[in-house]
Amino acid sequence: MARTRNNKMTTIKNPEKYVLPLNFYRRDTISAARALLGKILIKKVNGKWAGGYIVETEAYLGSDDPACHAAGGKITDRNRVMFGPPGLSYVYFIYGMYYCVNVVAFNEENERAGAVLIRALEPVFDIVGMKKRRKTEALEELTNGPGKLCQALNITREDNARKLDEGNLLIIDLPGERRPVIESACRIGIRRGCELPLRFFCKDNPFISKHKKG
DNA sequence: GTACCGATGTTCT
DNA sequence: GAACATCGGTACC
Repeated sequence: MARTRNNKMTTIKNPEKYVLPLNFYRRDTISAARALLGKILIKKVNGKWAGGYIVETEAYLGSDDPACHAAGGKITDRNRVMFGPPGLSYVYFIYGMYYCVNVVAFNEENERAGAVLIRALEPVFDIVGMKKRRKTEALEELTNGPGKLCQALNITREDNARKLDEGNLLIIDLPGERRPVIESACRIGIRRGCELPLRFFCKDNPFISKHKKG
């Protein structure tokens, strides 16, 4: 079975009840990147919860990772949240028109500054709204890329540095979900730090991002 | 299917 | 200036 989804819910009433505690993210970044697969990212947009299952992530390891925005350990206005406590969102603007959303992970002594990039979702909640915001009717094109899923969920710079266990942007874990089979490969779209397999995704899931090489 | 290419604004050198 | 954790389009095989 390729898909992560294991129930027939299309709306969700009290997601706060199922949020992952911020302690969940207090682990090394690779472990967090793997553990987030099969969890659900949602945002409340126009009164409705939109989102779906996380099916692809990438680990950015912090100060020692040349591809990480925290490389070198220098704190800037953009990367500041990565040096704070785990469980907060890190949203940045890229290529002049897109946003990408990360989750800040393990952060020993505020030095390592790791984060997990959410690269793709399996769309489940508020499909109608996501189609409208993405300007397409194709289900498989709604959230199969980091820029696309932010557009579908209306994630912008206003969602930066938010705690993911409260508010309008949440990561939840519904009871009774099966554990996905995880595969790994090299990260996408970066020039430095391509050696290690730090991209993780659900095996055979049809909503993985498109890319040239893996 | 693969291969470029332009859009567009912020960040960094 | 150049690079950028992207995407949608066009051209061609």
